[in-house]
Amino acid sequence: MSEVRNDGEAEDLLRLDQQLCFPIYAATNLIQRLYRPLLEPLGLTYSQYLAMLVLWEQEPVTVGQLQSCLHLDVGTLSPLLKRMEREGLVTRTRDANDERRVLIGLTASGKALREAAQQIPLALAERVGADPAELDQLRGLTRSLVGRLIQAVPSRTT
Amino acid sequence: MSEVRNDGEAEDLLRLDQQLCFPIYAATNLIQRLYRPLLEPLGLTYSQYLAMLVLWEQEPVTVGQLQSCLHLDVGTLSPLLKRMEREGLVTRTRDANDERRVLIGLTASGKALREAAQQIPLALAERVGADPAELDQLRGLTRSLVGRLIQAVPSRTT
DNA sequence: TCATATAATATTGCTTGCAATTATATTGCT
DNA sequence: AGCAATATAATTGCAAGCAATATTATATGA
Repeated sequence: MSEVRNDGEAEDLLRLDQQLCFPIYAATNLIQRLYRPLLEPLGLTYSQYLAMLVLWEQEPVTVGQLQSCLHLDVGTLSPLLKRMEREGLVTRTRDANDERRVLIGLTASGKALREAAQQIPLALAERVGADPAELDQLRGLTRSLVGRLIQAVPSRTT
Repeated sequence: MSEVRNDGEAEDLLRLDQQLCFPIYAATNLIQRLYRPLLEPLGLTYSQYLAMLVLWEQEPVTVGQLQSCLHLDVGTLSPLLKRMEREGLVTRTRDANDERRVLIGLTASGKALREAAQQIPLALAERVGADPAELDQLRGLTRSLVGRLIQAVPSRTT
């Protein structure tokens, strides 16, 4: 019973409900579906909303800073920011001190949108209707996982 | 101090690090980046891997069953399954008893791929390198969130 | 029966998301 | 100064992911 039949446990590791990753994956998709009707009136997609959260805190910001804040690839952010510029939410200007950088700033309507967004977090929390303490715990654990993942994922700055 | 200045707390709710959703979103993206090099030799994407996990447990399965297992839209699964058929991993056949249904089964190479996949879960766990107990707790909390989200997201069967 | 409603899947059009590559600007080194 | 190395962002090509719509098959009801 050495090589032939020692995979009894290993097989279980391939069960969907044993996966570490699947509930996280499903949660993200479902969360985005839940956000969509709330964000649609503001003319935002979910990832655009996340970018706005960063910009409402600090502005202007380089594309690279957004990248490291949101852990997104530049190939995702570049076209996303172009769409947001087209929608009149942000401005994209080359940094005069370093022409490699592109500074992302908010337009007047981009800033104004913050007011309309105020109600989003509570509206969502209400829809989910979970125990706040449990959600806090979940948030903490997920953040520590994200920290580990950042270490584990090879940075593409090679 | 009624209407004008009562948004001191509400503003904090728009901070990125206050979000319930952002770490989950970031974790999913990072996890998929971590899976990619492990799945690429098997010719699978991450979502295809999840579909295979289902099929390795039960087979054949209708598109609708896959939908409810993975919480994915049919507009996502339909083309995904077509690509998997093109790659020779699955078969798509109309159910003779109900011609509306499409049964997804495994080909010989689809079944065989399971052997190569055996090492994936442990390889990933090793790369993440987190406390197993913490991950178990995280998994439990995320699953209960997913349960709530399924209730909260309006089903599109209207 | 046969017309209408419902169910299951597919298609279209759009936005992510990423790897690989490209383009341009700055830094560093000699 | 001049050239290679590095940094920053954009582009290309492909696979998701979903809302809205279309298509085909079954169920339902007068």
